[in-house]
Amino acid sequence: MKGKVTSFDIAHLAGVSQSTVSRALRGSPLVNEETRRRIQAAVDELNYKVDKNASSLRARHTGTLALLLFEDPTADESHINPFFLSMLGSITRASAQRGYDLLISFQQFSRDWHADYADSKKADGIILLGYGDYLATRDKLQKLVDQGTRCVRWGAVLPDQPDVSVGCDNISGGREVTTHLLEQGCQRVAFLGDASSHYPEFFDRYRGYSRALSDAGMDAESLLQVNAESTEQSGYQAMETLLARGVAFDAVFAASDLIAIGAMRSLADHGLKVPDDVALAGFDDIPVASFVNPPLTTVLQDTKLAGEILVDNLLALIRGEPAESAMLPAKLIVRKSSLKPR
Amino acid sequence: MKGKVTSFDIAHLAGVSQSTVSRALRGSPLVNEETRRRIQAAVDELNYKVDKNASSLRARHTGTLALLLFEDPTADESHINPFFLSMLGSITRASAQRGYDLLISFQQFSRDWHADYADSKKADGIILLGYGDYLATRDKLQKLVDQGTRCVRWGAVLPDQPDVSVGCDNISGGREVTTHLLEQGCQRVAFLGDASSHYPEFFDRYRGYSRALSDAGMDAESLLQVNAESTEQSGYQAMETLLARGVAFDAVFAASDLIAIGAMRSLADHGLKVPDDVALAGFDDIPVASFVNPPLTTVLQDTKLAGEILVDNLLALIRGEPAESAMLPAKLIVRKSSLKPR
DNA sequence: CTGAAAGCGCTTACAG
DNA sequence: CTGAAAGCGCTTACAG
Repeated sequence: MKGKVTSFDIAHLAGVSQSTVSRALRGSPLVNEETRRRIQAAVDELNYKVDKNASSLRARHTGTLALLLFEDPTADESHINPFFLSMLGSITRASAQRGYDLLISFQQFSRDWHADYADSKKADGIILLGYGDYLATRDKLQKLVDQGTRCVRWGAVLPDQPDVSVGCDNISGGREVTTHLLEQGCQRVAFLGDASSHYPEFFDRYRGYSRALSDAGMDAESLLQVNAESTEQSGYQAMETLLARGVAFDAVFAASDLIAIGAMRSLADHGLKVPDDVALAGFDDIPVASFVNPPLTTVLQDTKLAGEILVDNLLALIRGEPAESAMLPAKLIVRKSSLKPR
Repeated sequence: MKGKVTSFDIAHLAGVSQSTVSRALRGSPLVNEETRRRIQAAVDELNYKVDKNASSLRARHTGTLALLLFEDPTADESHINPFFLSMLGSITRASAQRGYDLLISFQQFSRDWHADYADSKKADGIILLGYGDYLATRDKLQKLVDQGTRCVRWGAVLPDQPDVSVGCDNISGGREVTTHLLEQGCQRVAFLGDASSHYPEFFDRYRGYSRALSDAGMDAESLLQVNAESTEQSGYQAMETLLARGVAFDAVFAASDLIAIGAMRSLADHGLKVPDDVALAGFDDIPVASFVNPPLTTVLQDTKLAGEILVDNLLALIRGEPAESAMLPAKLIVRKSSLKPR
C-alpha cells in the first residue's frame, strides 16, 4: 500500500518540480515537450489521476453541472415523466460532449435545493427542469439569481422571469394542433390541462388553443376546459370530469401526451371511439405516443436541441458571457388519433 | 462583494473557533447546545454552505456516487434504452434517499471510464449499468476491482465475475415465458437475441428457454435462434432473417421488449397476426410494452428494488463491509400477444 | 466542551 | 521554460 499517488510522486519520478507536473497536466504551453513526455510517462506508470477535489478547491471551479428535477410533491414516485427522461438523456450527452460531468438531483429529497449544489461548490451551475407549480418556485428562482448562482431553466419563456430559460413555442404548438383539429371538421374542441400561470407551459398551449379558436371565429368555453397535471391518472380523471359535465365535444387537445393517453382510456371505458367519436391530440411526442392505439397526434419538442441549448447557455453564464432565453420551434406530428374519417 | 463566506466568518460571528464551527456543522456531539445554536444562527445569517471540495479533500470521501452507462459504440445515440432509463430513475432516487449525490456519465464520451470518477476522487464508488459486450469490458472491470475501486454492476450474476453484481433471475424468467408459450399450445418457439457469453443476460434467458424446451421434451434448434441486440431495428432485422430462413415457427420469445416490438413490426409487414399466427413475448416490461398492439407479454424486472440493492451494496462496499451479488426474481406478465385463441 | 495547528492535493502568481 | 511558496476551505488529531 503505497498510499495515494500525488503530483509530488510524479514530479519525483519525472525529476521535475510539482509545479511543472501540474502545468503539464493542465496543458499549459509553458512546458518543454521533452519534459511533458517524461511527466506523461510517469503518470502512466503510476496510474496517476488528478484529484478533482483539490483542483476544484484551488481553481474555484468544478467542471460539473447540476441538473435539478423539481416536481410536485404529489407526483407519482415510481416513474419519472418520460418527457423529462428524454431531456435528461439529452442534457447528459450535451454536458459530456462539452467536457462537463453531470450531477442529478430530485428536489423532493432536498429541502434546500436552491442552494445545495452551486453554493456548496459541487457544481459550477445548475439546470432546472421542473414540472411543478411555477409560482411556488419563482421566489426560490429569484433568490438563486440574486445570489449570483448560474442557472438556466427549461420551461416557458416568461416576460418577468428572473432567470434565463429555454422552452418551446407552446403557443404556436397549441395553435397548430387546434387548427388541425378544426380542419378535420371538428366543431367543439375541449382542452385538458391546467390553464393558469401556475403552469405556464400548459397555459401557453391553452393560449394557442384559444387563438386558433378565435381564428376560426369561435370562443373558448370554460365548460370545455378541465384542469389536469401531466400524468395518465390525471388525464383519465379529467376526461371523466368532462364527460360527466354532459357538454358536447368532438375533439380533445390534451396539454401533454400523458394526459391524452389517460383520456384515451377513459374514452374507451365509455365506449367512445378515437378518432371517430372524438379526435384526440397531445403534446410532447413521448416514445409511447406512436404506439398507443390509435397512434397519437401530438406536438414534438426537440429535446436534443433543447438539451444542447440549455447546456450552452449555462456554460456561457459560467464564462461570464451573456445568455439569452430561447424559444424552440414546436412541430405538429399528425397521426391517426386526430384523423376524422371522411 | 464580501467574497466567499467561510467557516472562519461564521466562527467570528458566533464568537467561537473555526474548529468548533466545523464540529457543530458535522453534527459532532462534542459541542455545547448553546454554542451550536449561536453557530446555526450565524450560518443562517450569512447563508453559509460548507465547501464540499474542501471537505471532501480533507475528509477523503465525497458523498457522491457515479453511475456509468456503458453501451456498444454502435448504439443509437438518440435514445437511451428505456429499461436503463428506468434503472437510472430508481438509482437516482435510492441515492438521494441515502444522502448521496449522483454523477452520471456515458462511457462513450470517456476514454478512460474505468478510472475517471473514483480515481479522480469525484465519487466514492461507481455503479455500472451496461448494455454492451460483457467480454469486452471484463478486463476493465477486473482492473477496477484490482485498483480497489468500489463498484457494483447491474447484470447477470456470473461465476467468475470480478465484481459484485445485481441482476434478475434471467434463467427462470426465460424458462417461465417459454413454458407459458408452450402451454398455449405452441410447438415451435423461436428465440430472438444473442445467445453467447458476450451478452450474459440474453444468454441466461436463452438458457431458460432451452430448459423449458427440454422440460417439454423438445430441443432448441439453432435455426430458430437469431442474434439481436436490444433495439427495435435489430429486432426487426432478426425477424426478417428468421422469416427468410423459411423455417416453421408459431411463437417467438424475444430477449427484450425492444426486440419484440421490432419483431412485431416485421411480422405485421409480412401480414402475420400476433398472437394468432405467431405468439410473441418479450423481456423487461418497459413502459411501451402494455401500449403496443396487441399488448406484449413479457417478464418484469423490479427496477425500483434493483436500484435500491445496487446502491445499498455499493454503500456497504464503501463502508468496508462485505457485499454479495444478488439475484432478483423475474415476474411473468401475461398480455394479449401470447394468448392463442382457443 | 473548545482552540491552535497541521495538512488534504492541487493551482498559480512570483521570481528567476 | 522551471521551481519555491502561498493558499484554496475545510477536518481532525492533539492538548487542554
